[in-house]
Amino acid sequence: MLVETRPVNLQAKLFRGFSDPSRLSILEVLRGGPASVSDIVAVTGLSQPNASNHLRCLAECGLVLGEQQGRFVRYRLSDPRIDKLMALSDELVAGPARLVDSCANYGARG
Amino acid sequence: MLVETRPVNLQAKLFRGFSDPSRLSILEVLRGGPASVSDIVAVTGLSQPNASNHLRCLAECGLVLGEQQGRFVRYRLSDPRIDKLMALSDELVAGPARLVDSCANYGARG
DNA sequence: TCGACATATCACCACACAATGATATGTAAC
DNA sequence: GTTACATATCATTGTGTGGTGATATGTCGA
Repeated sequence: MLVETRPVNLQAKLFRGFSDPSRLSILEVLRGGPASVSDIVAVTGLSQPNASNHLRCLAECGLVLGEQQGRFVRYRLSDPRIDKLMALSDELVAGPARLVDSCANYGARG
Repeated sequence: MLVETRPVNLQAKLFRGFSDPSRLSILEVLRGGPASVSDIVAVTGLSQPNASNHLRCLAECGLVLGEQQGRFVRYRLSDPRIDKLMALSDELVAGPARLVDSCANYGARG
């Protein structure tokens, strides 16, 4: 853990954007097209503040973009490669060579 | 956060494998070819128990495979798509449309 | 300006998990 | 068996961060 600007740290932050089920649910919604916070809340079942927090996180990480439209904010994926990356991970998780069967926590002390 | 077996949870776990700088460093080493724990320790500067813990995590997540060879254990990436996924994230982080500039923590208050 | 709605921020709690140092297991040479 | 080396596990600590409920900001219509 040396400095903050090592590429490996930036990449870790990028992946952290994807490493939470709530954020993944949001990203899945946005893969289907732009959506407002209330849309996302309705589909995912997340609480409004929770969704808003995760959206801020995703926006700060550069994964999503938000644009005010009237009283709504329309969020969308910032880059088509995000969809590509998620599709690739879909393959890894669900594909023929299935990974992540039992993935215990790092600190599993059992 | 409903059940454990929702695909979104599996995917979150997969990405969690990538979301730590230490694990990313290890994976970067393994992208260059198989390596033993001591190799990884030498290159990354991680402590031996720490490297071993992360390797266990990566192995349990299915991202790496370890094979005993004499007194050493030779670790390698379990699937070429892992390299592909990392290359894609390299692009996202370092490419022309650079992401993750400032990505603060989810819980940043302030 | 006021009320209604959409979104963002705040303060707090609880837990996950990364790092460390010590120690245990395992493997090979003597 | 015993020593030396390679790796794995243990126990502990500290911090990051996800969730919630309350509240603030912002936007529009009347």
